[in-house]
Amino acid sequence: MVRRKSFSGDYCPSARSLDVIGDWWSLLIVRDAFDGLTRFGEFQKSLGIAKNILSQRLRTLVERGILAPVAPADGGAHQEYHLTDKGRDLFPVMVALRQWGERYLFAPGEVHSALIDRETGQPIRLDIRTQDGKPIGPERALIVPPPEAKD
Amino acid sequence: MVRRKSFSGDYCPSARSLDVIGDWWSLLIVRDAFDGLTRFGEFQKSLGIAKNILSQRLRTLVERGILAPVAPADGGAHQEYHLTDKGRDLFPVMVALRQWGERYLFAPGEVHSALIDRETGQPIRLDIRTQDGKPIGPERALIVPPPEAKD
DNA sequence: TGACGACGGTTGCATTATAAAACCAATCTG
DNA sequence: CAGATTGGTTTTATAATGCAACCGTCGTCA
Repeated sequence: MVRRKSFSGDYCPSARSLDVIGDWWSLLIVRDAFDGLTRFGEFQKSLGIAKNILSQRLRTLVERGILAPVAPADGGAHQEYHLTDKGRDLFPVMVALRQWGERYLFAPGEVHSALIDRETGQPIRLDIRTQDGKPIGPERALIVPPPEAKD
Repeated sequence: MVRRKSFSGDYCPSARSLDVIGDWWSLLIVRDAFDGLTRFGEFQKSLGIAKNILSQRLRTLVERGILAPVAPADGGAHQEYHLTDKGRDLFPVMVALRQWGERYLFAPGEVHSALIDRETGQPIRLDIRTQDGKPIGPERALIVPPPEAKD
């Protein structure tokens, strides 16, 4: 592949985000972390990912501040990987992906896991609003480049 | 790579979504499509993507119903690629990625493009709520597997 | 009308990322 | 203390990516 292209210098925040978490596995690992998994073996079993790839991904996720290596509470010798605040803030991305997938990638009546509020049991949704709380659709959105640069 | 792993049979909607749009370029192309780009050459220039890869990505995005090939309004001979409804519904994913990137991937004071409501000029945000509209954080979210299956 | 360039790709080739499997040291378990 | 489990690292293969060269079809302009 002669070096994968990087967008770390791009002025579009979406592009930079994809640069950081846009590869095949990272978001799946993050999803499992949201689901409470913390250990190497747990991720490996859940995802069926090759161990070398998992090892490398965990390393870069730690480097990038999305996961943090912590010692287990029970004093064990193994390593645990926990979401940082930065990682936890990926939650809306996960929800958005999930919502889209639920809508378009499942046959009618096909079962899938669901996301609910653990206190009220209600389904969780996410929507787009202007700063003052008015919901809007994509057609009203406009990307404006920064003053002195191309997006 | 001996065949990239697929999650099309997974019961987690996020996993299926990533299976469909989780590769390096697809979401970038979709982002550009949101930005109004429609032609092969426009995508190519904007992304700096290799032409063979772009060609292949456009094809799979069309196959998957995210883009649709349409004849240009001016009667020209070239092909245009427009977002379908399915593609347009990826908007929340884009906004989520953007919001995260703005927060974590830019130095303080560094300029970036912004997303605004084209009618009021207000910045656009997205947030997570229960079905009855109460905003909540990730800590209250719970993934529940479908009745008869493992997630 | 005919040469020329732009557009929209496709084809080969070099290189890298990924997957599978084997291997290994350190723990944990019985 | 023996054996299994955990958490990885090599090694080796194959597929995905990027680059550059090539090609047919239009539009254009002399």
